[in-house]
Order: sequence, then structure tokens, then C-alpha cells
Amino acid sequence: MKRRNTPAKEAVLSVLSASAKAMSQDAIEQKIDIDIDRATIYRVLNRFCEDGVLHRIVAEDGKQYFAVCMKCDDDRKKTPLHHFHFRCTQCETIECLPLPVHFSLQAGYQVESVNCVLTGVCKDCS
Amino acid sequence: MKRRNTPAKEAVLSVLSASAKAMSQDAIEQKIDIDIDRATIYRVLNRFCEDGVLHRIVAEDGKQYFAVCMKCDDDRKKTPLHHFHFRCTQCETIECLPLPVHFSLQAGYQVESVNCVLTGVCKDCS
DNA sequence: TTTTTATTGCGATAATGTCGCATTTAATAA
DNA sequence: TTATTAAATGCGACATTATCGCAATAAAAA
Repeated sequence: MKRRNTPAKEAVLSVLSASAKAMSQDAIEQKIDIDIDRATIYRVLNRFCEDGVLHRIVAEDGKQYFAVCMKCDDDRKKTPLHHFHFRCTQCETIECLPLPVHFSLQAGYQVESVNCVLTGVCKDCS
Repeated sequence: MKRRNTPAKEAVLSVLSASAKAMSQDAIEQKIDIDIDRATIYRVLNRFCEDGVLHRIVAEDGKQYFAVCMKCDDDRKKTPLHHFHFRCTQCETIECLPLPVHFSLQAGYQVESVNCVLTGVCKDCS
């Protein structure tokens, strides 16, 4: 299933690339200048996640948020693969923290994904 | 607002106390022998969370799961305050791991809650 | 230009969780 | 025991998030 370049994909990715924070579907839709259907945005986001372009965070509000995956070109400054996220209940944003998630499981567990979110008030709001 | 003892509360708490895993509202409802309205179960669960009897986990499926809070009477064997959870996609359960969550944030952040879930295949299923 | 099929828009739908309101009932006072 | 008070419940409606099927569109290759 070969991917195609479409205005919807470009729009979604450009919004997320320009954002310092993770965004939900509705926030993305509001930032996009052209009209794209809700279902289409979700499909674009899901495809990007499959392709490793974006990562998905599920916050305590039960909503999905999306952020561009940091490439490993420049390891030191970038956010680690599995990192904490911070959701501020004041400014309603989610940011990727440069804070790796460490854990050591008993043998037998197969981890497929990691979802760590801290909720509270971010440093800009407090 | 003083709490009252009701059959609904007792039923919910007894199901969760007997369970080794965190449970969602629908799973709890299925386990309960008497008929309790969905909204009531949610209200009971929310009250227990407020009162520190239960803790709430939001998994990557966006659903809320509830588990009894471990008391600190017997510290060593108990699950730590902020601990990882493991959601198995095979047996569809969520367990509390005896694995504390560590993080150190920049000054200025106020953490109100922590939600860490690992998803994959648990040791019983693999 | 034609063909192929990935992608889209639209509508319907599932699922989770909350809320308002009238009613019930647990706990307290009389 | 009975009356009183307000916490808790049941019911229905509702909001929100996310997905799905299907016909129509359009990107990429032939």
C-alpha cells in the first residue's frame, strides 16, 4: 500500500511540525487553513503513526494527542524514544518532556508501547 | 457532604477488592450480581477516587480502569504510590506493577497526577 | 491520456462518560 | 418509632471522541 502525497497530509504535518506541543485532532483541524473532514484527519494521523512520523499520546482526559517523532540525527538534544509527557490543565496543552521513561519488567512481558503522562500545571502557567 | 453506605458502593468495592486487576466500568458491572445503573457505577467509582479508596488509570484505549489503592501498612510488599501499569492486549486486563515511576521535573511544574501504562503482552499470555 | 487504487467526504455508528431531575433511601434528629 | 434531611439512585438525554462503510475523487504510474 504505497502512500500518496495529498493536501490533507501536508496540511496536518505542517501544523504539527510548526507546533511545540502535541495536538489533538480538533486542535489540528482548527489550525489548518483548508477544510478537511474529521475522519480524514484521523486517518492521516493514524497513517503517520503507523509510518513512524508521529507518535500518539493518550492523556488522562482520554483524548489522543499527536506529536512529530524526533529524529535521532542529533541525539543529545532530542527527546528520547520513550519520554514523559506533561499535560497542563490550565493552558490545555501537552508537551513532550526531554525525560526518558525507564522501567525494567519481569521476563515474559512484551512491551509494544509506552504511554506516560504527568498532569498538572506547567511552568509557564504557575 | 457525608458519605452513606449503599448496596451499590459495597458491590463495586467488593468486586474490585476481589480482583487482582484494574477493571473498567463495564467489567465491574458484569461482575456485580445486583443490577446497578451505569451512571451510578461511575458516580460510585468517582467518589471512591476522590476519597482515595481507588485509583484511576487511563489506558491507551482511552478507557478508564479502576483499582483499589494499596494501603501503606505493609510498605515493602505493596505497590508504590505512583506505579506503572501493564495493559495486556491479549487477555484485555490491566495490572498494577510493583514498579515505581521516577521522574524529576524542572522547577515550576506542579504534578497533580501520574498516569503510566505499558501496553503489550503480559507474562501469562506470552 | 488512461488506468489503478489510495485517499477523501459524508453520513452513520459505536463507545465512553457525564448531567439534570425526580425519586428513593440511608443516617440523623425528634 | 417516626419524621426529617440530603446523599445516592435510576432514567433518559446528551456531549465527545473516534471509527467505519461506501461512493466519489484524485495522485501516481502505465
